[in-house]
Amino acid sequence: MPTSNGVADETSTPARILDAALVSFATRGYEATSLDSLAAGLEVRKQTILYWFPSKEVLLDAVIDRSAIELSEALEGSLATAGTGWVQVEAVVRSVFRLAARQPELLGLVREMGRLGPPAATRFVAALEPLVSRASEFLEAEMDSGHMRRHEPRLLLLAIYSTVIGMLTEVELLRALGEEPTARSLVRRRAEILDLLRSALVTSTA
Amino acid sequence: MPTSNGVADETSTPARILDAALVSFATRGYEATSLDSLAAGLEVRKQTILYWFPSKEVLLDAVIDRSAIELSEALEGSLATAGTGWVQVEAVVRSVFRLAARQPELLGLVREMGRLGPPAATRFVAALEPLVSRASEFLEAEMDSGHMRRHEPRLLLLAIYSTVIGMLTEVELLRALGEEPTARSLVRRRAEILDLLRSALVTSTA
DNA sequence: TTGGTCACTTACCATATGGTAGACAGATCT
DNA sequence: AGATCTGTCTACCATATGGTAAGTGACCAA
Repeated sequence: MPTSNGVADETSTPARILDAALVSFATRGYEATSLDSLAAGLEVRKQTILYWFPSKEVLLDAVIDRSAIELSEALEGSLATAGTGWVQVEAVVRSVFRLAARQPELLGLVREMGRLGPPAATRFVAALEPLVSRASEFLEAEMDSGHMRRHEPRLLLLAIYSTVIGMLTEVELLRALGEEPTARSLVRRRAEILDLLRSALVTSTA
Repeated sequence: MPTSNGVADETSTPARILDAALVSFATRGYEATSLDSLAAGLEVRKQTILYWFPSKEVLLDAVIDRSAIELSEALEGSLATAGTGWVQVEAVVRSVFRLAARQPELLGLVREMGRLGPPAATRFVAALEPLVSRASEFLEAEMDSGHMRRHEPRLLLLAIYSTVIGMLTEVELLRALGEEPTARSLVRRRAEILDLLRSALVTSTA
């Protein structure tokens, strides 16, 4: 009943397990998440988890797959509203921030993926591959048409990705910088990053 | 005898333990690192580790402290060679990349810190606080003098940090983008990021 | 020689973890 | 009604983990 998340409103047990696992994996990390504590949070016995997901690794894979789909849908959606170069980039960044506001765990998981070795990370990246390709091609096209400064598209993508994820998930550092992770701060960070990206990417001042 | 690292050439046991712990914490993560496996790699019994560092957490703290010092020294050094705005930024970025080439684990640890909760992360950030302050003030001064576009200094710092760390540590994503993490690639990434930063920061094209 | 400290070891231990085996209640099917 | 299937639970278990207690040999001062 208490979904606590808001995304998968399903009361179904496997969905609830996935929700809880996503949150815990994203915040405490995969290894640091025990099936027992997960089960306790769900007011369910550990065996119930193992009934739906035969092993912890399978559970991780399931979380990855579901998250990759959600992420893809959200971003593909904002990529679909085709626009001129910068508008498009801005739309994507905004939708990522929207996602971060609604489901911070999702972004946290993305971050965690980079740390988890080849089995998990590979699966995740593979699932997002079409998205990456599309974004990469988009950037290249924009450069060709002169809307954006020329860069190595894939490296540029990595840079943008790193900046956005960092600005969204480096909570500790934020705190140390005197920036409490509030909703207001999120807006400021968004403004800042958009400003930076525009300066870095766009050729002529729009 | 086999220091395997190159930095702390000391053959002293505690130093070797710190070296191994740093590498393992940075690559496999703190929780995923067991004292046993650590000891095995050092051809030493686990108790030897616990003799020098009474608990795993103390070991982590020690690794953090030593790494923070190394990091500070490296960056303070490149900050010391005072120069005009952009030259200064470039020098720092270059020294981070140099550090990444010589001691990738150090950067890996930085990344890991963001994930580890308040006890560890706070300690780390606190140790680097003077560096952060200095960098922040530098940026502000540069903006005041008109050498750089105006931004929120602390957020700008976070953005730069995120980008650099990301470009240096997102190995999986790099691979997925067809960029093998070689030395050659490192140079390309450095060029790319410097290019990006210059576009984003500098007011007049140097 | 002896007593003590240092660096490290062997011997254990309590606990937590992922996972197996099988029971049990309720729903569904025949 | 009886058989079967579904979802969850209780009962265990092997292993790994961080950590304690106590020993051992080398060295060193008195």
